[in-house]
Amino acid sequence: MSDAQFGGSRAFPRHLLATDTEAAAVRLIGARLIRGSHLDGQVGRIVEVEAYIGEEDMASHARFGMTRRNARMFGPPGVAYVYLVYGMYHCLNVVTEAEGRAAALLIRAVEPLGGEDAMRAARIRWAHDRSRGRGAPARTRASIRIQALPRARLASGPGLVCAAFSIDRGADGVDLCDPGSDLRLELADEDEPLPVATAPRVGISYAPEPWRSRKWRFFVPGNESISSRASLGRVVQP
DNA sequence: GCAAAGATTTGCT
DNA sequence: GCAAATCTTTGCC
Repeated sequence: MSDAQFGGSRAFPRHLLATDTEAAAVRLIGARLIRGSHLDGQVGRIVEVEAYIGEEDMASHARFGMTRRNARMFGPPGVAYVYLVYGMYHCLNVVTEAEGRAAALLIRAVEPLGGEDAMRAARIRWAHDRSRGRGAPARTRASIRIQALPRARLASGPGLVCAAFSIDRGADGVDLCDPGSDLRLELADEDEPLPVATAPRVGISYAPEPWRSRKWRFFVPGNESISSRASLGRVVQP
């Protein structure tokens, strides 16, 4: 397999993440998320993200100020912020804006372009690790279910992106803009930019207005890989 | 020190 | 459609 098969790509420019997070979100849609080599690694394009902007954003982990967990959000742009949610799922964020300002983009869904088998293997590995103690039948059912998943559904949610790309706390702090990183971003070299729609963020009912209704979820409308909780939103200019 | 909730996903009723 | 699984982080005593 060659780069041409994926339409070509190159290191993701850090400056596209260094200022306005909403603009960065639109830029990140369509970008490649890559684990390992283009040959045997996982390659996908980002089709859904959510923005968490500033300490004033009452839906953000940064709403209580800097803590041990969210410190990465205050760091330099282009770095991975990975956390564990609900005791079992990891979530991958790309830090945005200048160092000292807490902002990040949660990668909610990726459309697999290459390394489909590696993604399935990683998903099965993850399911097996999680089902320890629940017996062999449970593990077998999980394997069968994952093997039967359509390609487009292998990374269609924030927890599933991390399972398919083997991302855990060990990836926290990785520079995603460094071409030498095993986990990294690359800028797509598409003929046409993907359409981008916006909608309120998911799973933040604890947040007061106006944060709850801010249309800070960005996604490719109609794409089969967007998370199951996604719904239609307003189309915006890239 | 302890109780409560969470940027999720799956499986069962 | 709802509850369980599971554990770190946060907030209050």
